[in-house]
Amino acid sequence: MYEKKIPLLLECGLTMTKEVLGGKWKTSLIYAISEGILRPSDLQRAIPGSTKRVLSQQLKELEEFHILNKKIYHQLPPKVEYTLTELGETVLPIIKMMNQWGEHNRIPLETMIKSRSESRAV
Amino acid sequence: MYEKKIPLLLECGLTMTKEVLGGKWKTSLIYAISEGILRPSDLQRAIPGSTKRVLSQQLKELEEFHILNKKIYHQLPPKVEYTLTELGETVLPIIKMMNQWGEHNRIPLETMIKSRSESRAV
DNA sequence: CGGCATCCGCCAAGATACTG
DNA sequence: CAGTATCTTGGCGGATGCCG
Repeated sequence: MYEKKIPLLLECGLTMTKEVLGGKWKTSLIYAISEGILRPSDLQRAIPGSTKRVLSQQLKELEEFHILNKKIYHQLPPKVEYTLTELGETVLPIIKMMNQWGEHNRIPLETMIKSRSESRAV
Repeated sequence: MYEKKIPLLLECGLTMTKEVLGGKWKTSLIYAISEGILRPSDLQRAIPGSTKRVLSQQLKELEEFHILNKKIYHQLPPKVEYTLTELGETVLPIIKMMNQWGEHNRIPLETMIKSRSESRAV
């Protein structure tokens, strides 16, 4: 057994996870769906600042990653519901942790983010 | 107390965390530093595909968020070491989870990512 | 309502080169 | 070795409109 001097190649797992959760609203979508908001239109309402197109697109991507199931009700008006797959359930802990961490450090973080954007504004 | 009908406003925590871990290499940087790779040049070697400029910039941002401490040795050639702050230690669990999740699901994910990029190539 | 096509602006990140 | 300035680029996401 050699001692790894530098390589580490930590990339693998981290990079793939970021690939899956990378989009702007992906984590919010997963979280919202886990909370029972299943329909695209409701999701858009629940995620202020998001647009239909991007949400739709990211839902599609999450479906391709088998994070989400898509159930189509063939009726008029059409109705669609997304639910977490088993794989999707396994990412939830990560997202909840991210949310908790953000909540928990809200005050200091807000201040830092604010001062950063101000200094950039100059 | 009103029942929230739709809002949820889950944004807060999640959004801030993504703000902090958002850059392309931020999570890798934090992870590598937690593993004892502290110097910029070593970090760049440890993270294949990264460039000096972006790494440097993201280290700076993480420092501004008080995720990292920067220690400068005034000598020639110059030497700099980054270490995790207490706040930085608290994000580590998230990153480790992301890494583990990615590792654990490597096989299926790789296949999906591959097929996705192929279909896009058309 | 849900999905997709199109067009476009912007910004994060690549490439390169220079200072201390 | 570490950091920054400059220029360029690619692709993500915003806006809008149409169709089933």
